[in-house]
Amino acid sequence: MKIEDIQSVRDFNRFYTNIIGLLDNHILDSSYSLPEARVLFELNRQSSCTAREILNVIKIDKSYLSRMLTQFESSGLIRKKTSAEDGRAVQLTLTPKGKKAAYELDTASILQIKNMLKPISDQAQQQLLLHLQKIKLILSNPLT
Amino acid sequence: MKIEDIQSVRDFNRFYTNIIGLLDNHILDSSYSLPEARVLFELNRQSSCTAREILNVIKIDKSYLSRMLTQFESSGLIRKKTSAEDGRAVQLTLTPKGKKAAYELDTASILQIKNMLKPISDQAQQQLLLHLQKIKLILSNPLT
DNA sequence: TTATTTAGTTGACTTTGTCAACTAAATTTT
DNA sequence: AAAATTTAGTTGACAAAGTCAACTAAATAA
Repeated sequence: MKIEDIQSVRDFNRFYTNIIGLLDNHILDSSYSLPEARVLFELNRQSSCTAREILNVIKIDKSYLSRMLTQFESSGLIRKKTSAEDGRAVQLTLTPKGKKAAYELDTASILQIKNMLKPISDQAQQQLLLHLQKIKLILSNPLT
Repeated sequence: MKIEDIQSVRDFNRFYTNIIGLLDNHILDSSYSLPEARVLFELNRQSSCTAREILNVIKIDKSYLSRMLTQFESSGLIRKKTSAEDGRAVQLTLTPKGKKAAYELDTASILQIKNMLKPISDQAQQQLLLHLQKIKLILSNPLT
């Protein structure tokens, strides 16, 4: 492992952080903040989940999330219901309004990626996808 | 461009954002915040630069940066000096203390990357680097 | 059954980031 | 060259994001 290799990883990280930052900022033009969007996105993946499950995926402060969920409820995006199995936990489900919001965020995000890929030739796009997949694979299963 | 392709880009972005987030959080254990660390890093790349040059690279609010630089000065990390060529601009240079701080952040960051790469076989590491480079290339020169 | 852990909430913050209005120097327009 | 515009940076006044510690109540372990 040479020092230049480390530097090129760092360089890539800077580069990619910028790209993602640009994408995120555009989505932020919507009425939801980035953390709100992330949580809505997670709520939309699971049909019903608890705050804990969201925390396991997103890694934000639980008090922060708690307040966010309270606000989501009062603005009619989710419903909260004490879990039948675990009296401490709260089951969270998107209302139709919440689903609509999640759907719109999703659409905006897809559009962003589309725009990002638009100037790239089909061939290069396929290459890109391959590289992304490989990277994820290497980083998630380091032992191969 | 199929919808699954878009989804796999999004999936990669989520994945990689998490990784970078973890790295950043570790560096944040130092006495500097993430934005402070970024600015120190930039100051360290150029031997002397203006606030504007930093803004071109980092894209944060100028008032935010201005305050940060004031604070850097009063804590002895940088020196500010009105530019000879442009009376509006301020030349920023790291003091020895500032260089030391930048150096320590750099070291911490390098260590983080090292740890991230450690569990990966040499061969896979080389693959990884290749993929990162290719991605950067495709995204920065879309027309090839 | 007492002790510990876990899910979530609440209060009281700090940090991070934004917006608009401003000064002063530089540049462009007329 | 004088007036108008742009650019670099600062400041005030906030809003958003995120953190920390103390708490309740349910679940689990000793």
